[in-house]
Amino acid sequence: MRTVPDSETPAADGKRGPARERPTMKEVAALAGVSLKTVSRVVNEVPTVDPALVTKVRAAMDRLGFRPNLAASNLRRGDGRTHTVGLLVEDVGNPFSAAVHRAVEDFAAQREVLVLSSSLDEDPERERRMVRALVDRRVDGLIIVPASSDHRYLVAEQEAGTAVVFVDRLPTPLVGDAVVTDNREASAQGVRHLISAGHRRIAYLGDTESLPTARDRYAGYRDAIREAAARGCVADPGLVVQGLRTVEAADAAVSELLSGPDAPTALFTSQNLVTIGAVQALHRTGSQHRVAVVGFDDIPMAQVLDPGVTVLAQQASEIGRLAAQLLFARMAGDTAPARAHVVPSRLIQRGSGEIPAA
Amino acid sequence: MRTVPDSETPAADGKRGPARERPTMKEVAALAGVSLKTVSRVVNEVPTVDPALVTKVRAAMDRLGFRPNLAASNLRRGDGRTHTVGLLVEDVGNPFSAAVHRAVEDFAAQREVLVLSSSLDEDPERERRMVRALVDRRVDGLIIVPASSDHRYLVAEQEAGTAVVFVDRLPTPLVGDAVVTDNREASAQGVRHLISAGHRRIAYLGDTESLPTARDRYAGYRDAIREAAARGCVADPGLVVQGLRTVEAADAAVSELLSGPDAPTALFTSQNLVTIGAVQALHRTGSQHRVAVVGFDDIPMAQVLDPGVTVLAQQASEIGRLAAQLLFARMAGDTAPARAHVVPSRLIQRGSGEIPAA
DNA sequence: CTGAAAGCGCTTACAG
DNA sequence: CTGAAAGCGCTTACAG
Repeated sequence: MRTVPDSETPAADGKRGPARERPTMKEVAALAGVSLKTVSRVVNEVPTVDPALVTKVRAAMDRLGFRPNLAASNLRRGDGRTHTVGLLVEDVGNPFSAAVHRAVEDFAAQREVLVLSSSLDEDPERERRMVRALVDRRVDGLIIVPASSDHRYLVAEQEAGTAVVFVDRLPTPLVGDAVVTDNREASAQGVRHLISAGHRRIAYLGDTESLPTARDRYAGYRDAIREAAARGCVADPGLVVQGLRTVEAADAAVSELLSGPDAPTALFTSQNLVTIGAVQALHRTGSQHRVAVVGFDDIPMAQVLDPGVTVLAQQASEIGRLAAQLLFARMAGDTAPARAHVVPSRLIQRGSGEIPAA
Repeated sequence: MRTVPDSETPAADGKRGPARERPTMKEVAALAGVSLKTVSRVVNEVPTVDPALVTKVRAAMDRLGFRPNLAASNLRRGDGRTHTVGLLVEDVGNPFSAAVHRAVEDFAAQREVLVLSSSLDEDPERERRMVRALVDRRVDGLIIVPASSDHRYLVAEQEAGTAVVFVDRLPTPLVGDAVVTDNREASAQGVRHLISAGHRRIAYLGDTESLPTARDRYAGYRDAIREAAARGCVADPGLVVQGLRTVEAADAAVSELLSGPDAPTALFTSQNLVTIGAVQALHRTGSQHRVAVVGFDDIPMAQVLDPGVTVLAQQASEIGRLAAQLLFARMAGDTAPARAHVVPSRLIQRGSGEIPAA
């Protein structure tokens, strides 16, 4: 009995240090006593392999803990699909992005495709860098919530075979399919809802005007106010506050509006942080049962608050699902002209939007 | 002048149909009039290349829209890093998972590493399938919120060089580093907080007992109650309701508890859906200013509600950041024994937990 | 039904 | 400073 290791079995033991490398098909083949090609057939479940060999190969794979290297197989394989798609959102941590992400993942997972995601934080430069990082990994397709305002750089990627679908905002120019919310129409609907409850002095509390979605929502507000001019609706610039990006800013803006001389009797808020800030201000000043609110974007706990908060809820899951569906259709060869798809928001009445004008 | 295309420049034009393939280094080399190897040097920014050649190669790359194939370079490259890590969470759409995800992404992005994520929905079988899918893509490391209860199958992956870190729950056995919340200690702290406000009949409303985290939180509740037995704290089984998984179930359980004979004066709720349901029941029955609540997990709008909801907030971002830090240390060669790291939760007093006993 | 050769897009190791 | 050869782990195309 020898106590010193010898070198009769060169590849059998951890010669290269503690972490032994991943076994290759070649090693599996050697252990099973077949050719590399037969192992490849077993891995790819080619049905014409002798069952006895299949058993031997399977045993060798299990013994070595073999896992095929997908990247290596794709290199020579005809279609070259990585079975991975990229998803660029504003922030994987925020509820809208997270809901879109989950819907995309569900659609992809059913097709054995994984999702490589990244947050852009509204940074156009980061959008370009991440697209490049994803292309270098050869994702089969790309879903992007745009942060930049010029998407011509993506045309080359599409021509090279990477499908691209945009979400939440239209690309400029329209270089690919897009799935967006009905920002303008839904906002108008929300404001009309307040008008029909008798309100005539309706404030608009909105996000930065530089965001296209914010502009569309403001346009919808003005549409509804203008329509009701004959019924006495006031287009008072003093009722419009934009550039609100935080709960605190919205809270302060509402407090100031309500303490002023010609205070509004109703508020239309353009996104969820603004809605939360507005609701907070109303509760703090005890005016939550007197001043009506309709918000764009659903907010958590909206039905637990008293009154419940009436909102236009974007259908984030449906947006994500549709985007994924369009992407996979493109990946499968669909070459129809690019178009924008609008997913309607839903008005959810919970109380705050149904408070009548005093 | 010829009007019919000829074949003098074989690779110059779209011969293979509408979608032209991605250019390779070979094609760039041909266009630039240098060898493949020189293009490789330029791509990898090797400093010793003649500046004139660099310029020519760069021009050829831009003209063809060349993008290196990361998978192909990794194949021969020594370290074989894909610069991609896998993240398996309960549901990318839920707030805890999303916050962990964002923290992991931030840590990874600084190191030019992307995140491939997937939701497990508490399905052990899905955990195994997704680990396999990620290993097949040769991720450099793996962060897992376990859904299964036996993690020995991961030892082979670790030996093959894939770093693994667990989050939120300990692996069984402890086959890798783990980052968990102080479930038991924080729960005890929350219940002690209610006891110090004078409460003696404190209900426990909890999730399914089969979840280890739920068990730990219940243990913390019992610890605190037992400690205060001398001060008259009651360990009444009638005050304990477990198996609550939805807002509705928690709401119903609280309604029933409050309408019973020996109703509690305070509630300890073990996770956010249960807390939301409890708060909803209290508001509906008008007892929100009378019955105290402390919840485990922060809930949205907690400071907007009246009273604000006192909670033990898990530090999801810190958990994600630490998990990523540990993972990258392992990927860099750290071979210290695996250990569990506990991230403390923070007690946030907002009003509901400070209501004194009647 | 099985296997030896060539090749995918790139890097390493080695000459010049 | 530059390039021709061999090789990464696998598949394709072709013989047997």
